[in-house]
Amino acid sequence: MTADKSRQVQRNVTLVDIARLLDISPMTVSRALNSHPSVSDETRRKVLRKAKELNYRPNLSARSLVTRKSGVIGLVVPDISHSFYAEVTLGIQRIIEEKGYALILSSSHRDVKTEIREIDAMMSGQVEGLIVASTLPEDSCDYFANLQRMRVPFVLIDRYFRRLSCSRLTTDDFEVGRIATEHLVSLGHRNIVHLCGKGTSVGRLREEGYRHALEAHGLRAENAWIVPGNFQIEDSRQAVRLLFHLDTRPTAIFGASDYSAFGALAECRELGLQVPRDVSVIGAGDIEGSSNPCAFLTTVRWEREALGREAARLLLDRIAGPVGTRPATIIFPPALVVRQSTGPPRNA
Amino acid sequence: MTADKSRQVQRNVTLVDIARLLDISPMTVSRALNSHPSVSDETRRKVLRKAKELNYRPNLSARSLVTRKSGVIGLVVPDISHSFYAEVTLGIQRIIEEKGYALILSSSHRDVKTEIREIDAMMSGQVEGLIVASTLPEDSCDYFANLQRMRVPFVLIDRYFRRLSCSRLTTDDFEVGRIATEHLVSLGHRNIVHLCGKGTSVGRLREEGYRHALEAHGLRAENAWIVPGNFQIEDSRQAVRLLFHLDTRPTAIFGASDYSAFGALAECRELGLQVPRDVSVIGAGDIEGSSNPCAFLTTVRWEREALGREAARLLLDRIAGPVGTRPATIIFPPALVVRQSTGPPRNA
DNA sequence: CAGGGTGTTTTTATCGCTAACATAACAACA
DNA sequence: TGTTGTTATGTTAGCGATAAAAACACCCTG
Repeated sequence: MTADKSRQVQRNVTLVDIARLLDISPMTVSRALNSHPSVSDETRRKVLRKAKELNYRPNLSARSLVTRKSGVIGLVVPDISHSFYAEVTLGIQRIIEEKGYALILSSSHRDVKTEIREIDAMMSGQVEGLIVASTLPEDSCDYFANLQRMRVPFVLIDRYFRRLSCSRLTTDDFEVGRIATEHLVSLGHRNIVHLCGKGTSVGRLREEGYRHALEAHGLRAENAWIVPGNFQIEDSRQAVRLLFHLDTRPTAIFGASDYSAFGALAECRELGLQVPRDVSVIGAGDIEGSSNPCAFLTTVRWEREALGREAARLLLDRIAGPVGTRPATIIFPPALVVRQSTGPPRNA
Repeated sequence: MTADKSRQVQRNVTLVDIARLLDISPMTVSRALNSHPSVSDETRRKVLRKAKELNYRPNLSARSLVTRKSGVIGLVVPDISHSFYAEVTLGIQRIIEEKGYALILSSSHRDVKTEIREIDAMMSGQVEGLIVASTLPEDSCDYFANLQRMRVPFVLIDRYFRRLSCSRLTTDDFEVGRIATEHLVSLGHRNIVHLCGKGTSVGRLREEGYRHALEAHGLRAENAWIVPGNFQIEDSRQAVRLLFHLDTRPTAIFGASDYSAFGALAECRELGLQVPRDVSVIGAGDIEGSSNPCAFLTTVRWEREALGREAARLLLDRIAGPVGTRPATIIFPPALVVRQSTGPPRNA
């Protein structure tokens, strides 16, 4: 049948096609396209022209099969719709696109199994390195210890594991907690609630910072006033609702994240409490919702895009450099941002 | 040298390793791992056990080289740190991870060249399909027409090209403009400024909706009151600053996006104007900064995560299905969200 | 003109996996 | 008994690129 030819399946242009048309070897074409030095200018020109003419695109699967470099790095975050991670992601992209890398993104939805599944999937020869904001509980770092043993370059961001020595980029979460609490204390507050977050280093350290600030001022950190907010609006709302049924009412609330603070604000409004007249509220993170011109949440902030950029730089160094490089720790210092949700307590 | 063996480079476990150890053919191993029906239960068990024992991970580059399926889809957005795109991204991820696909993400930073470069990079056999929120000007759709000719499955989100027939998911931007303006008119406003955005279908249609709503009430759309805000806080701020030097001052402002509205709010505060007493402000998009419990921006909103989910579904259908499928258009209807930034004009 | 660079090109041999076809073993049936 | 079908496995031949080594130019030099 003469129709066979027209019926054949769509096939992409390959090196070999170019080689055949120019009557040279595929290897020469490969060299020309990769700007290898030992190709004559004339040949290179011919190849480039033909490649453009045919709209040639290299097959990256084939390339990475032999070079063992995929040109892809992986990023795993708990939730890309969280503006903190979205901004970090932007920072990462800025750097890696400069170096010609691509980014595979995955959200774990704060689920441990999903996180491990996604990382595993990425590891199947697909990524050269990983940036992870892990959801794993702080004491179960075996998984990452294993990655380390397998010589997979990775860096942790936002949170880390106490028992694991690896590269990480975070803020100083102890300081975050301390600064926020210090601010409230310095305004005159004595009864300060903390909406804490369990599981990760972030929550633990912010709580420690909170305790430290209180004790530094001779105040006791009451366990009853450290309640779980889980970094979420809804959980924090509920926690606050219960709190205001107590006899001694708090005059200030420190949310482990801005979302916790939002939950507190929402519940205060519900309870008819005015902020900051009746209750002061402070968060941490300065997410988009807090930083826009009409917001009024006092909070603690630190660099996000820069964190992403540095994470990418660090990872790329690790990928390029020798395997045994010592882990690096980069800390982004937090700073207080005073807005309208905090003020002196009523009786002060 | 007997040390040769220990010095050899780290090599991953392959199918062949498993095959050799079990003394069966690599093909059988491949079949067992891919749950192909014609493999005996016993063999399958042995293979799976050994694979687990050796911590085998398939090399996806090799697989996709032969199957011509990468299991990756690409997403290009103007800016991942914009919460609209971040939420859409989350929706996309939800669906594609269900189907075992991975997501390559890229931000064009609103730069046309970057966008084309990134799409081109993704096309190198790396992605099976694309979801794009394009930055290209509305009348230059040749690039996508070309993609279409090359049979690359793609869907457009958020914006589209008038002269290009392809699958797209957007809100009804004409309605967005109409609803917002209608709200202001119905409150009694007559002098309504529009902070417009040029270039894309989004800006054009919202402006048309604005004009339509005015004319429907016998009001004229003054060109002097349609000023460029470029969807950005800063640009909008400047535009508003100039406006309030005019003799006839506007009593309301419709920002083509929430960011425009934030710019307006910021400048109003600067000028000592109270919102909504002196000026009403309405935005569009209901981004995180507007929707948090302490925000007060009246705006127009539509589904974002759902948009992402549907975009992913549509794309996956296209990838799986026959090539010639007709383009689909999915519209997410906008709805008014009244908060505290709008009210009747002073003299009303 | 043999011998030795230098620069360019070709040859050969994978990378790890799977589609497509071939084969073997055994049961079912006329 | 020979034919056919079924099930489980093996063999062959790439996918599209590149690394490594071999081959071929050419020019220079003694």
